[in-house]
Amino acid sequence: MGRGKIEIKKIENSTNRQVTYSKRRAGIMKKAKELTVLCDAQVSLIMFSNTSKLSEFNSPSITMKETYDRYQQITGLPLWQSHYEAMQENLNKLKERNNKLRREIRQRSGEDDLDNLTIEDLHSLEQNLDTSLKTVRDRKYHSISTQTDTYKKKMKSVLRTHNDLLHEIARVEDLYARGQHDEDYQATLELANGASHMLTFRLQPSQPNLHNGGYGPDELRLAFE
Amino acid sequence: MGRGKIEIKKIENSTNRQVTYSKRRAGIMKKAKELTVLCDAQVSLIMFSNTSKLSEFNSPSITMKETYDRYQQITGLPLWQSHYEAMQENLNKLKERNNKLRREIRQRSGEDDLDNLTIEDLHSLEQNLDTSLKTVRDRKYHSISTQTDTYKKKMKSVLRTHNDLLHEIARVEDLYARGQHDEDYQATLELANGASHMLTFRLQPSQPNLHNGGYGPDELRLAFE
DNA sequence: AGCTATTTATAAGC
DNA sequence: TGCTTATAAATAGCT
Repeated sequence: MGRGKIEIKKIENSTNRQVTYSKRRAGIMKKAKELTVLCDAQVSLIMFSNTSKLSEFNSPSITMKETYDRYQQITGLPLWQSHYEAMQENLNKLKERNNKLRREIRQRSGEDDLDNLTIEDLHSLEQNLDTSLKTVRDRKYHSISTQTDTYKKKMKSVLRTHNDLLHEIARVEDLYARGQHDEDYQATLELANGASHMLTFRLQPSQPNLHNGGYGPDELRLAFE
Repeated sequence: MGRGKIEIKKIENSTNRQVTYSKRRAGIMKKAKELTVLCDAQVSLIMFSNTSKLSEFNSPSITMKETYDRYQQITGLPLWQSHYEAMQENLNKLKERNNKLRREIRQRSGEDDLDNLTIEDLHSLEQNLDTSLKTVRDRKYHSISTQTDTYKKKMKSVLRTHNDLLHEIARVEDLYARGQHDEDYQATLELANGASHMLTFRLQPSQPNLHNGGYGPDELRLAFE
């Protein structure tokens, strides 16, 4: 149909080929539309030009995916289904693994029914739990001990500072008693008196031991049970 | 193009519509082929008739899926991608959950690093493990006790049967000693003698206690540790 | 499914 | 690309 008949084989002239593609593409699109309307059919037409340009026609009210799904349903062919199924399989494996893990935890917690375990299984589980318990207990004691040490050191430091302060105050009071009324000493004394009262009040329960410079470990133990 | 011009709207006459579909389907297929050859293009054409009959054309050396993938690549549209992504997300969630479960097991087993647990956590874990250990231990004892009982009962039954047999043999031997030579008794005697030897040999280690009808529990205890 | 009058599509040219 | 036109192709209506 045209000024001359053409042979159906690749058009070698690139420009000519491009022109023919445009014209025939429009033609086939029109045909697709007409088929859709006239015969109440569903048509999906995808074209990639020589230069990878995409053109498509889809019958109204149907998406690409629906067409492909329908295609798969009718032909039974996989298309993308293989991907999908592989993932599904993966998912199921993970779920199963997950359930096993949960079950193991329940068993280790004694929450799960233990009836289906043999005596050997129970024995092994028991020893396993026993070992774990020891590990955790050791770890706990170690942690408590570490923390207690930290508190001891802090306490020691505070007490040392306090002792130093008391000595300083005693020294200043001594100077005052000897009648030295230098202004600087006076100021220091007032400050020291204030601090002395405050510290005395705050640390009263520990005072009996304050001057012997030592303290028993019992007084500093931090208990957790 | 035809004897008369037609309006592009659904053909109401069903037969007519079917005929037109066939003719035009052939036409559009031909056009698709021509486009493929003339312009070196890739064409994918899917048609579902009014009656859901599938027809398709694909340019040579390209599959449905390739067209589909290429379509997605160019348009960037999701199509089945949404499914895919939802599954992927699900998969990742499961993996994460899985890892948490494994970690919990490791912690319960003392295999995992316990340094990042607070003393409170350790304490709670310890009590939890202690309870679990008690549960499992109880269960083990219960299981052992049940199984031991079963063996005891079986043993009792075997011993009772054995005793009965010995008595029967003794009775038959007694009859024989009194000189009663009835043929039936003779046969029974031979059988009994054979059995007697066999049983005596088999159960020899237990014989000393066989006639006192009792047995200490020590002899039947089945130990597992 | 064939036929054919007629409509449509389009090759070539601008 | 777009328009024009001569001509090839497609096909509607009929059998």
